[in-house]
Amino acid sequence: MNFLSAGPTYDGDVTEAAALTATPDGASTGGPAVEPEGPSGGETGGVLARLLSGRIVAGEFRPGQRLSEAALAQRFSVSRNTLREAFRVLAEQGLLEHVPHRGVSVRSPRVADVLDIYRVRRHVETGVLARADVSHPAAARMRAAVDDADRAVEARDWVAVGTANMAFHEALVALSDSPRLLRLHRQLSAELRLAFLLIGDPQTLHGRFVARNRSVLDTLAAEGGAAAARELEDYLTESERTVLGTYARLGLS
Amino acid sequence: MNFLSAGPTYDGDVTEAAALTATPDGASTGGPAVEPEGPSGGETGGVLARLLSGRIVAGEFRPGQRLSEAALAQRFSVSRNTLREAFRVLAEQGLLEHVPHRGVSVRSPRVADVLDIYRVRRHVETGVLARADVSHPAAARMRAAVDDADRAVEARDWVAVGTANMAFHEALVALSDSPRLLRLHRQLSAELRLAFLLIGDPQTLHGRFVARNRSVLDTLAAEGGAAAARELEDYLTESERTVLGTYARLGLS
DNA sequence: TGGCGCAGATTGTTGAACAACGTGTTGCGC
DNA sequence: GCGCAACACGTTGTTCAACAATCTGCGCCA
Repeated sequence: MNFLSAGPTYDGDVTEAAALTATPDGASTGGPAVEPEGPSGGETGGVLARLLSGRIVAGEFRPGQRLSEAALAQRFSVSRNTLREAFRVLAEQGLLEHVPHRGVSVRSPRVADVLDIYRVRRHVETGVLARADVSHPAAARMRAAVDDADRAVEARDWVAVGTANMAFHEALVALSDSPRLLRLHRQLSAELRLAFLLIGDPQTLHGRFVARNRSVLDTLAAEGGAAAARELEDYLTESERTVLGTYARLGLS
Repeated sequence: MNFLSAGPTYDGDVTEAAALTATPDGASTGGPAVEPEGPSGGETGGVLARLLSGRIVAGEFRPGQRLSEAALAQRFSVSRNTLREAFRVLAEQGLLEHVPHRGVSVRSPRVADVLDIYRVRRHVETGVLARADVSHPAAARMRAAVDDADRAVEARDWVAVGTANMAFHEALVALSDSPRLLRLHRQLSAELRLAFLLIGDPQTLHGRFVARNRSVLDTLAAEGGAAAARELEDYLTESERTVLGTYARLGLS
Protein backbone atom coordinates (compact mmCIF):
# COMPACT_ATOMS: atom_id res chain seq x y z
CA MET A 1 0.00 0.00 0.00
CA ASN A 2 1.26 3.39 -0.89
CA PHE A 3 0.38 5.83 1.88
CA LEU A 4 1.82 8.73 -0.05
CA SER A 5 -1.21 9.04 -2.27
CA ALA A 6 -3.56 9.23 0.69
CA GLY A 7 -3.77 12.94 1.35
CA PRO A 8 -6.09 13.03 4.39
CA THR A 9 -3.79 10.75 6.36
CA TYR A 10 -1.70 13.75 7.40
CA ASP A 11 -2.35 15.43 10.69
CA GLY A 12 -0.83 18.77 9.73
CA ASP A 13 -0.72 20.70 6.51
CA VAL A 14 -0.42 18.79 3.34
CA THR A 15 2.43 20.94 2.15
CA GLU A 16 4.49 23.60 3.84
CA ALA A 17 6.03 25.39 0.92
CA ALA A 18 5.42 28.75 2.56
CA ALA A 19 7.72 27.80 5.41
CA LEU A 20 10.68 27.97 3.07
CA THR A 21 10.17 31.49 1.83
CA ALA A 22 11.32 33.13 5.06
CA THR A 23 13.77 32.30 7.80
CA PRO A 24 11.98 29.93 10.17
CA ASP A 25 13.12 31.35 13.49
CA GLY A 26 15.93 33.36 14.96
CA ALA A 27 17.83 30.16 15.77
CA SER A 28 20.03 32.21 18.04
CA THR A 29 18.74 33.75 21.20
CA GLY A 30 20.51 37.02 21.61
CA GLY A 31 21.44 39.87 19.39
CA PRO A 32 24.54 40.30 17.29
CA ALA A 33 26.77 37.64 18.80
CA VAL A 34 30.08 36.45 17.39
CA GLU A 35 28.93 34.25 14.55
CA PRO A 36 30.78 35.27 11.39
CA GLU A 37 30.27 31.72 10.30
CA GLY A 38 27.57 29.42 9.12
CA PRO A 39 26.39 27.73 5.97
CA SER A 40 23.92 30.52 5.57
CA GLY A 41 22.59 31.71 2.32
CA GLY A 42 19.37 32.30 0.57
CA GLU A 43 18.98 29.08 -1.28
CA THR A 44 16.47 26.39 -0.45
CA GLY A 45 18.96 23.79 0.72
CA GLY A 46 20.34 25.86 3.57
CA VAL A 47 16.95 27.25 4.54
CA LEU A 48 15.49 23.78 4.56
CA ALA A 49 18.27 22.49 6.79
CA ARG A 50 17.63 25.23 9.33
CA LEU A 51 13.90 24.69 9.13
CA LEU A 52 14.24 20.97 9.73
CA SER A 53 16.71 21.60 12.51
CA GLY A 54 14.18 23.78 14.28
CA ARG A 55 11.43 21.23 13.85
CA ILE A 56 13.62 18.44 15.17
CA VAL A 57 14.81 20.19 18.33
CA ALA A 58 11.24 21.39 18.89
CA GLY A 59 10.23 17.76 19.08
CA GLU A 60 8.07 17.68 15.99
CA PHE A 61 10.08 14.68 14.85
CA ARG A 62 10.86 12.42 17.74
CA PRO A 63 14.24 10.79 18.41
CA GLY A 64 14.52 7.53 16.56
CA GLN A 65 11.81 8.45 14.09
CA ARG A 66 12.61 7.65 10.51
CA LEU A 67 12.35 10.45 7.99
CA SER A 68 11.15 9.25 4.64
CA GLU A 69 12.63 11.11 1.71
CA ALA A 70 9.53 10.90 -0.41
CA ALA A 71 7.17 11.92 2.37
CA LEU A 72 9.21 14.89 3.57
CA ALA A 73 9.98 16.03 0.04
CA GLN A 74 6.29 16.20 -0.67
CA ARG A 75 5.50 17.78 2.68
CA PHE A 76 7.94 20.65 2.15
CA SER A 77 7.43 20.81 -1.59
CA VAL A 78 11.02 20.23 -2.48
CA SER A 79 12.68 17.59 -4.57
CA ARG A 80 14.28 14.55 -3.05
CA ASN A 81 17.69 15.80 -4.13
CA THR A 82 17.33 19.10 -2.34
CA LEU A 83 16.06 17.32 0.73
CA ARG A 84 19.01 14.98 0.69
CA GLU A 85 21.38 17.94 0.74
CA ALA A 86 19.67 19.19 3.87
CA PHE A 87 19.86 15.69 5.34
CA ARG A 88 23.60 15.60 4.80
CA VAL A 89 24.02 18.91 6.62
CA LEU A 90 21.96 17.79 9.59
CA ALA A 91 23.67 14.42 9.74
CA GLU A 92 27.00 16.21 9.85
CA GLN A 93 25.67 18.30 12.72
CA GLY A 94 24.70 15.20 14.64
CA LEU A 95 20.96 15.76 14.57
CA LEU A 96 20.24 13.03 12.08
CA GLU A 97 21.63 9.56 11.75
CA HIS A 98 22.31 8.28 8.30
CA VAL A 99 22.51 4.57 7.63
CA PRO A 100 23.52 3.85 4.05
CA HIS A 101 20.65 2.00 2.53
CA ARG A 102 18.17 2.55 5.29
CA GLY A 103 17.68 6.28 5.22
CA VAL A 104 17.90 8.89 7.93
CA SER A 105 16.31 9.06 11.34
CA VAL A 106 16.35 11.55 14.15
CA ARG A 107 19.35 10.82 16.29
CA SER A 108 18.52 9.08 19.53
CA PRO A 109 21.38 9.77 21.95
CA ARG A 110 22.62 6.79 23.89
CA VAL A 111 24.09 6.83 27.35
CA ALA A 112 27.56 7.00 25.83
CA ASP A 113 26.49 10.12 23.91
CA VAL A 114 25.10 11.78 27.02
CA LEU A 115 28.32 11.06 28.86
CA ASP A 116 30.39 12.49 26.04
CA ILE A 117 28.22 15.55 25.57
CA TYR A 118 28.44 16.43 29.24
CA ARG A 119 32.16 15.75 29.31
CA VAL A 120 32.72 18.20 26.46
CA ARG A 121 30.31 20.71 27.94
CA ARG A 122 32.18 20.63 31.25
CA HIS A 123 35.42 20.92 29.38
CA VAL A 124 34.30 23.88 27.31
CA GLU A 125 32.11 25.79 29.73
CA THR A 126 34.39 25.58 32.74
CA GLY A 127 37.39 26.46 30.61
CA VAL A 128 35.65 29.49 29.19
CA LEU A 129 34.42 30.58 32.57
CA ALA A 130 37.83 30.25 34.17
CA ARG A 131 39.28 32.65 31.61
CA ALA A 132 36.24 34.90 31.50
CA ASP A 133 36.21 38.67 31.66
CA VAL A 134 33.31 39.89 33.80
CA SER A 135 32.93 43.05 31.78
CA HIS A 136 32.37 41.16 28.57
CA PRO A 137 29.08 42.06 26.85
CA ALA A 138 28.03 38.43 26.95
CA ALA A 139 27.95 38.62 30.75
CA ALA A 140 25.02 40.99 30.43
CA ARG A 141 23.28 38.45 28.25
CA MET A 142 23.87 35.83 30.90
CA ARG A 143 22.24 38.14 33.44
CA ALA A 144 19.30 38.76 31.12
CA ALA A 145 18.86 35.04 30.59
CA VAL A 146 18.77 34.44 34.32
CA ASP A 147 16.11 37.12 34.74
CA ASP A 148 14.09 35.66 31.89
CA ALA A 149 14.31 32.25 33.49
CA ASP A 150 13.06 33.56 36.81
CA ARG A 151 10.06 35.17 35.19
CA ALA A 152 9.36 32.00 33.24
CA VAL A 153 9.51 29.89 36.38
CA GLU A 154 7.05 32.22 38.07
CA ALA A 155 4.75 31.83 35.08
CA ARG A 156 5.20 28.04 35.11
CA ASP A 157 6.21 28.30 31.44
CA TRP A 158 8.65 25.41 31.27
CA VAL A 159 9.33 25.80 27.59
CA ALA A 160 10.45 29.38 28.21
CA VAL A 161 12.51 28.16 31.15
CA GLY A 162 14.32 25.76 28.90
CA THR A 163 14.92 28.45 26.31
CA ALA A 164 16.30 30.85 28.89
CA ASN A 165 18.48 28.12 30.33
CA MET A 166 19.99 27.40 26.95
CA ALA A 167 20.46 31.12 26.35
CA PHE A 168 22.39 31.34 29.61
CA HIS A 169 24.84 28.65 28.65
CA GLU A 170 25.22 29.96 25.13
CA ALA A 171 26.00 33.43 26.44
CA LEU A 172 28.47 31.81 28.79
CA VAL A 173 30.35 30.25 25.90
CA ALA A 174 30.11 33.54 24.02
CA LEU A 175 32.38 34.96 26.73
CA SER A 176 35.18 33.25 24.85
CA ASP A 177 34.63 35.26 21.66
CA SER A 178 35.30 32.07 19.78
CA PRO A 179 33.00 31.32 16.85
CA ARG A 180 34.14 27.71 16.79
CA LEU A 181 33.51 27.10 20.46
CA LEU A 182 30.12 28.71 20.10
CA ARG A 183 29.28 26.56 17.15
CA LEU A 184 30.42 23.44 18.97
CA HIS A 185 28.33 24.34 21.95
CA ARG A 186 25.24 24.92 19.82
CA GLN A 187 25.61 21.47 18.34
CA LEU A 188 26.06 19.94 21.78
CA SER A 189 22.98 21.76 23.02
CA ALA A 190 20.96 20.52 20.09
CA GLU A 191 22.08 16.95 20.67
CA LEU A 192 21.37 17.22 24.36
CA ARG A 193 17.93 18.51 23.58
CA LEU A 194 17.31 15.29 21.69
CA ALA A 195 18.15 13.43 24.88
CA PHE A 196 15.68 15.60 26.77
CA LEU A 197 13.02 14.90 24.16
CA LEU A 198 13.74 11.22 24.52
CA ILE A 199 13.11 11.21 28.26
CA GLY A 200 10.47 13.93 28.32
CA ASP A 201 9.73 15.93 31.46
CA PRO A 202 11.25 19.33 30.76
CA GLN A 203 10.16 20.66 34.14
CA THR A 204 12.52 18.75 36.36
CA LEU A 205 15.27 18.90 33.77
CA HIS A 206 15.33 22.64 33.33
CA GLY A 207 13.51 24.03 36.32
CA ARG A 208 15.92 22.68 38.92
CA PHE A 209 18.90 24.61 37.62
CA VAL A 210 17.60 28.14 37.25
CA ALA A 211 18.73 29.18 40.71
CA ARG A 212 22.14 27.65 40.12
CA ASN A 213 22.61 29.70 36.97
CA ARG A 214 22.18 32.84 39.02
CA SER A 215 24.52 31.52 41.65
CA VAL A 216 27.24 30.80 39.09
CA LEU A 217 26.84 34.29 37.70
CA ASP A 218 27.07 35.86 41.15
CA THR A 219 30.14 33.82 41.97
CA LEU A 220 31.73 34.96 38.73
CA ALA A 221 31.15 38.59 39.64
CA ALA A 222 32.16 38.23 43.28
CA GLU A 223 34.98 35.69 43.29
CA GLY A 224 36.10 35.46 39.68
CA GLY A 225 36.15 32.84 36.97
CA ALA A 226 37.98 30.06 38.76
CA ALA A 227 35.47 29.79 41.57
CA ALA A 228 32.56 30.09 39.17
CA ALA A 229 34.05 27.35 37.03
CA ARG A 230 34.24 24.98 39.99
CA GLU A 231 30.64 25.68 40.83
CA LEU A 232 29.56 25.20 37.24
CA GLU A 233 31.36 21.89 37.05
CA ASP A 234 29.43 20.52 40.02
CA TYR A 235 26.24 21.86 38.54
CA LEU A 236 26.81 20.21 35.17
CA THR A 237 27.74 16.94 36.81
CA GLU A 238 24.54 16.98 38.80
CA SER A 239 22.56 17.73 35.67
CA GLU A 240 24.27 14.84 33.94
CA ARG A 241 23.41 12.56 36.81
CA THR A 242 19.76 13.56 36.57
CA VAL A 243 19.64 12.76 32.88
CA LEU A 244 21.47 9.46 33.28
CA GLY A 245 19.20 8.53 36.15
CA THR A 246 16.17 9.05 33.97
CA TYR A 247 17.79 7.03 31.22
CA ALA A 248 18.32 4.18 33.65
CA ARG A 249 14.80 4.43 35.06
CA LEU A 250 13.35 4.22 31.56
CA GLY A 251 15.66 1.37 30.62
CA LEU A 252 17.20 3.31 27.75
CA SER A 253 20.37 2.45 25.84
CA MET B 1 36.51 30.67 -23.17
CA ASN B 2 35.35 27.30 -22.00
CA PHE B 3 38.21 25.22 -20.72
CA LEU B 4 35.94 22.30 -19.99
CA SER B 5 35.87 21.14 -23.57
CA ALA B 6 39.64 21.12 -23.80
CA GLY B 7 40.54 17.60 -22.71
CA PRO B 8 44.35 17.80 -22.74
CA THR B 9 44.28 20.80 -20.40
CA TYR B 10 44.18 18.45 -17.42
CA ASP B 11 47.40 17.53 -15.69
CA GLY B 12 46.06 14.35 -14.14
CA ASP B 13 43.64 11.72 -15.27
CA VAL B 14 40.62 12.74 -17.19
CA THR B 15 38.34 10.79 -14.91
CA GLU B 16 38.97 9.17 -11.58
CA ALA B 17 36.07 6.82 -11.22
CA ALA B 18 38.30 4.13 -9.78
CA ALA B 19 39.12 6.32 -6.81
CA LEU B 20 35.58 5.94 -5.56
CA THR B 21 35.49 2.17 -5.38
CA ALA B 22 37.73 1.94 -2.33
CA THR B 23 38.42 4.06 0.72
CA PRO B 24 40.89 6.74 -0.34
CA ASP B 25 43.20 6.66 2.63
CA GLY B 26 43.23 5.75 6.29
CA ALA B 27 42.17 9.29 7.19
CA SER B 28 43.13 8.50 10.73
CA THR B 29 46.69 7.80 11.71
CA GLY B 30 46.55 5.20 14.40
CA GLY B 31 44.72 2.01 14.92
CA PRO B 32 41.30 1.47 16.44
CA ALA B 33 40.81 4.81 18.14
CA VAL B 34 37.62 6.02 19.77
CA GLU B 35 35.56 6.97 16.76
CA PRO B 36 32.17 5.32 17.08
CA GLU B 37 30.89 8.19 15.04
CA GLY B 38 31.03 9.58 11.56
CA PRO B 39 28.88 9.89 8.49
CA SER B 40 30.49 6.76 7.20
CA GLY B 41 28.82 4.36 4.91
CA GLY B 42 29.36 2.64 1.66
CA GLU B 43 27.54 4.95 -0.65
CA THR B 44 29.20 7.25 -3.14
CA GLY B 45 28.27 10.49 -1.43
CA GLY B 46 30.14 9.75 1.78
CA VAL B 47 33.08 8.17 0.00
CA LEU B 48 33.32 11.14 -2.31
CA ALA B 49 33.32 13.56 0.61
CA ARG B 50 36.20 11.73 2.24
CA LEU B 51 38.06 11.51 -1.05
CA LEU B 52 37.72 15.23 -1.68
CA SER B 53 38.67 15.97 1.90
CA GLY B 54 41.91 14.08 1.44
CA ARG B 55 42.67 15.83 -1.81
CA ILE B 56 42.01 19.23 -0.30
CA VAL B 57 44.18 18.84 2.78
CA ALA B 58 46.86 17.28 0.58
CA GLY B 59 46.96 20.55 -1.32
CA GLU B 60 45.66 19.24 -4.62
CA PHE B 61 43.08 22.01 -4.54
CA ARG B 62 44.58 25.18 -3.20
CA PRO B 63 42.91 27.50 -0.67
CA GLY B 64 40.69 29.99 -2.43
CA GLN B 65 40.39 27.88 -5.53
CA ARG B 66 36.91 27.56 -6.91
CA LEU B 67 35.53 24.10 -7.47
CA SER B 68 33.29 23.90 -10.49
CA GLU B 69 30.43 21.46 -10.14
CA ALA B 70 30.46 20.44 -13.77
CA ALA B 71 34.22 20.01 -13.94
CA LEU B 72 34.53 17.98 -10.74
CA ALA B 73 31.46 15.90 -11.51
CA GLN B 74 33.02 14.89 -14.79
CA ARG B 75 36.43 14.36 -13.24
CA PHE B 76 35.13 11.94 -10.62
CA SER B 77 32.45 10.49 -12.84
CA VAL B 78 29.58 11.34 -10.56
CA SER B 79 26.48 13.38 -11.12
CA ARG B 80 26.26 16.99 -10.05
CA ASN B 81 23.67 16.07 -7.45
CA THR B 82 25.90 13.52 -5.77
CA LEU B 83 28.79 15.96 -5.86
CA ARG B 84 26.66 18.64 -4.26
CA GLU B 85 25.89 16.33 -1.35
CA ALA B 86 29.61 15.90 -0.78
CA PHE B 87 30.07 19.67 -1.03
CA ARG B 88 27.51 20.22 1.69
CA VAL B 89 29.31 17.82 4.00
CA LEU B 90 32.67 19.46 3.45
CA ALA B 91 31.24 22.95 3.80
CA GLU B 92 29.75 21.89 7.11
CA GLN B 93 33.18 20.66 8.16
CA GLY B 94 34.74 23.99 7.32
CA LEU B 95 36.88 22.80 4.45
CA LEU B 96 34.80 24.41 1.75
CA GLU B 97 33.14 27.77 1.58
CA HIS B 98 29.74 27.95 0.00
CA VAL B 99 28.44 31.24 -1.40
CA PRO B 100 24.85 30.89 -2.57
CA HIS B 101 24.91 31.63 -6.23
CA ARG B 102 28.63 31.55 -6.70
CA GLY B 103 29.55 28.00 -5.89
CA VAL B 104 32.06 26.50 -3.52
CA SER B 105 35.74 27.17 -3.09
CA VAL B 106 38.42 25.78 -0.83
CA ARG B 107 38.32 27.68 2.40
CA SER B 108 41.10 30.19 2.79
CA PRO B 109 41.57 30.82 6.52
CA ARG B 110 41.91 34.44 7.53
CA VAL B 111 43.90 35.75 10.45
CA ALA B 112 40.76 35.69 12.57
CA ASP B 113 40.35 32.00 11.75
CA VAL B 114 43.93 31.19 12.68
CA LEU B 115 43.50 33.01 15.97
CA ASP B 116 40.30 31.12 16.70
CA ILE B 117 41.68 27.75 15.69
CA TYR B 118 44.68 28.13 17.97
CA ARG B 119 42.53 29.42 20.78
CA VAL B 120 40.33 26.34 20.62
CA ARG B 121 43.32 24.05 20.19
CA ARG B 122 44.93 25.48 23.30
CA HIS B 123 41.65 25.18 25.10
CA VAL B 124 41.12 21.57 24.12
CA GLU B 125 44.63 20.18 24.13
CA THR B 126 45.76 21.71 27.41
CA GLY B 127 42.51 20.73 29.06
CA VAL B 128 42.87 17.15 27.91
CA LEU B 129 46.49 16.99 28.92
CA ALA B 130 45.81 18.39 32.37
CA ARG B 131 43.35 15.57 33.04
CA ALA B 132 45.35 12.92 31.23
CA ASP B 133 46.16 9.46 32.46
CA VAL B 134 49.72 8.50 31.55
CA SER B 135 48.85 4.85 31.23
CA HIS B 136 46.23 5.50 28.60
CA PRO B 137 46.84 3.57 25.36
CA ALA B 138 46.87 6.83 23.43
CA ALA B 139 50.01 7.82 25.30
CA ALA B 140 51.82 5.01 23.52
CA ARG B 141 50.58 6.40 20.23
CA MET B 142 51.97 9.78 21.18
CA ARG B 143 55.33 8.17 21.84
CA ALA B 144 55.20 6.36 18.50
CA ALA B 145 54.35 9.58 16.70
CA VAL B 146 57.33 11.32 18.29
CA ASP B 147 59.62 8.51 17.18
CA ASP B 148 58.20 8.63 13.67
CA ALA B 149 58.77 12.35 13.56
CA ASP B 150 62.38 11.96 14.59
CA ARG B 151 63.03 9.44 11.87
CA ALA B 152 61.29 11.67 9.35
CA VAL B 153 63.38 14.67 10.36
CA GLU B 154 66.51 12.62 9.92
CA ALA B 155 65.33 11.63 6.46
CA ARG B 156 64.44 15.24 5.64
CA ASP B 157 60.95 14.02 4.74
CA TRP B 158 58.93 17.08 5.73
CA VAL B 159 55.64 15.66 4.62
CA ALA B 160 56.14 12.70 6.95
CA VAL B 161 57.18 15.11 9.68
CA GLY B 162 53.90 16.96 9.29
CA THR B 163 51.95 13.72 9.35
CA ALA B 164 53.67 12.54 12.50
CA ASN B 165 53.17 15.90 14.12
CA MET B 166 49.45 15.75 13.45
CA ALA B 167 49.36 12.17 14.71
CA PHE B 168 50.95 13.31 17.95
CA HIS B 169 48.33 15.94 18.62
CA GLU B 170 45.50 13.68 17.60
CA ALA B 171 46.72 10.98 19.97
CA LEU B 172 46.95 13.64 22.63
CA VAL B 173 43.29 14.49 22.23
CA ALA B 174 42.48 10.80 22.13
CA LEU B 175 43.63 10.71 25.76
CA SER B 176 40.25 12.19 26.57
CA ASP B 177 38.32 9.20 25.19
CA SER B 178 35.86 11.71 23.80
CA PRO B 179 34.65 11.10 20.25
CA ARG B 180 33.35 14.64 20.01
CA LEU B 181 36.57 16.26 21.12
CA LEU B 182 38.47 14.06 18.71
CA ARG B 183 36.17 14.99 15.89
CA LEU B 184 36.46 18.68 16.71
CA HIS B 185 40.21 18.42 16.78
CA ARG B 186 40.31 16.69 13.43
CA GLN B 187 38.31 19.49 11.89
CA LEU B 188 40.57 22.09 13.46
CA SER B 189 43.63 20.27 12.16
CA ALA B 190 42.19 20.14 8.69
CA GLU B 191 41.40 23.85 8.75
CA LEU B 192 44.83 24.65 10.08
CA ARG B 193 46.37 22.62 7.32
CA LEU B 194 44.62 24.91 4.86
CA ALA B 195 46.39 27.81 6.53
CA PHE B 196 49.69 25.97 6.15
CA LEU B 197 48.96 25.34 2.50
CA LEU B 198 48.20 29.00 2.07
CA ILE B 199 51.55 30.10 3.40
CA GLY B 200 53.56 27.14 2.13
CA ASP B 201 56.85 26.15 3.74
CA PRO B 202 56.01 23.01 5.71
CA GLN B 203 59.61 22.65 6.88
CA THR B 204 59.77 25.54 9.29
CA LEU B 205 56.17 25.05 10.29
CA HIS B 206 56.41 21.43 11.32
CA GLY B 207 60.10 20.78 11.75
CA ARG B 208 60.61 23.26 14.55
CA PHE B 209 58.26 21.56 16.94
CA VAL B 210 59.27 17.93 16.82
CA ALA B 211 61.61 18.24 19.76
CA ARG B 212 58.97 20.04 21.75
CA ASN B 213 56.51 17.22 21.23
CA ARG B 214 58.95 14.87 22.87
CA SER B 215 59.55 17.32 25.65
CA VAL B 216 55.84 17.63 26.37
CA LEU B 217 55.52 13.89 26.45
CA ASP B 218 58.47 13.55 28.83
CA THR B 219 57.06 16.23 31.09
CA LEU B 220 53.73 14.40 31.13
CA ALA B 221 55.44 11.21 32.27
CA ALA B 222 57.73 12.85 34.77
CA GLU B 223 55.75 15.70 36.25
CA GLY B 224 52.16 14.96 35.32
CA GLY B 225 49.49 16.57 33.20
CA ALA B 226 49.41 20.04 34.68
CA ALA B 227 53.06 20.77 33.97
CA ALA B 228 52.80 19.23 30.51
CA ALA B 229 49.74 21.37 29.80
CA ARG B 230 51.63 24.54 30.66
CA GLU B 231 54.45 23.55 28.38
CA LEU B 232 52.07 22.68 25.58
CA GLU B 233 50.32 26.01 25.91
CA ASP B 234 53.56 27.90 25.37
CA TYR B 235 54.40 25.65 22.50
CA LEU B 236 51.07 26.21 20.77
CA THR B 237 51.30 29.94 21.29
CA GLU B 238 54.71 30.00 19.70
CA SER B 239 53.41 27.97 16.78
CA GLU B 240 50.56 30.41 16.41
CA ARG B 241 52.97 33.32 16.42
CA THR B 242 54.98 31.68 13.64
CA VAL B 243 51.92 31.24 11.47
CA LEU B 244 50.64 34.74 12.11
CA GLY B 245 54.07 36.16 11.39
CA THR B 246 54.10 34.46 8.03
CA TYR B 247 50.62 35.74 7.33
CA ALA B 248 51.80 39.25 8.06
CA ARG B 249 54.93 38.87 5.99
CA LEU B 250 52.90 37.71 3.02
CA GLY B 251 50.34 40.45 3.53
CA LEU B 252 47.49 37.99 3.96
CA SER B 253 44.01 38.77 5.27
C1' DT C 1 8.85 -24.23 13.30
C1' DG C 2 12.32 -22.40 10.57
C1' DG C 3 14.61 -20.96 6.67
C1' DC C 4 13.97 -19.34 1.39
C1' DG C 5 12.72 -16.57 -1.89
C1' DC C 6 9.94 -13.15 -3.79
C1' DA C 7 7.51 -8.78 -4.30
C1' DG C 8 7.08 -4.18 -2.79
C1' DA C 9 9.02 -0.14 -1.02
C1' DT C 10 12.91 2.87 -0.19
C1' DT C 11 17.28 4.64 -0.98
C1' DG C 12 21.35 5.79 -4.17
C1' DT C 13 22.48 7.84 -8.30
C1' DT C 14 22.06 9.51 -12.82
C1' DG C 15 20.93 12.64 -16.79
C1' DA C 16 18.43 16.14 -18.78
C1' DA C 17 16.05 20.17 -18.36
C1' DC C 18 14.89 24.80 -16.93
C1' DA C 19 14.86 28.90 -13.82
C1' DA C 20 17.59 32.16 -11.28
C1' DC C 21 21.57 34.55 -10.56
C1' DG C 22 26.44 36.60 -11.53
C1' DT C 23 29.70 38.17 -14.58
C1' DG C 24 31.93 40.00 -18.32
C1' DT C 25 31.29 42.33 -22.68
C1' DT C 26 29.36 45.28 -26.03
C1' DG C 27 27.74 49.32 -27.44
C1' DC C 28 25.53 53.65 -26.56
C1' DG C 29 25.32 58.36 -24.97
C1' DC C 30 27.80 62.10 -22.79
C1' DG D 1 37.76 58.59 -23.44
C1' DC D 2 34.57 57.36 -19.71
C1' DG D 3 30.49 55.85 -17.31
C1' DC D 4 26.56 53.06 -17.66
C1' DA D 5 22.83 50.15 -19.28
C1' DA D 6 21.50 46.07 -21.94
C1' DC D 7 22.70 41.75 -23.21
C1' DA D 8 24.68 37.14 -23.71
C1' DC D 9 26.93 33.57 -21.51
C1' DG D 10 28.27 30.51 -17.96
C1' DT D 11 27.24 28.65 -13.51
C1' DT D 12 24.54 27.39 -9.81
C1' DG D 13 19.84 25.97 -7.79
C1' DT D 14 16.27 22.87 -8.27
C1' DT D 15 13.14 19.70 -10.26
C1' DC D 16 11.65 15.47 -12.48
C1' DA D 17 11.68 10.89 -14.16
C1' DA D 18 14.01 6.87 -14.37
C1' DC D 19 16.67 2.89 -13.01
C1' DA D 20 19.90 -0.02 -10.12
C1' DA D 21 20.86 -1.62 -5.56
C1' DT D 22 19.36 -2.72 -1.26
C1' DC D 23 16.30 -3.58 2.56
C1' DT D 24 11.96 -5.43 4.56
C1' DG D 25 8.11 -8.00 5.33
C1' DC D 26 5.43 -11.76 3.87
C1' DG D 27 4.07 -16.12 2.18
C1' DC D 28 5.59 -20.61 1.06
C1' DC D 29 7.72 -24.84 1.39
C1' DA D 30 10.15 -28.40 3.69
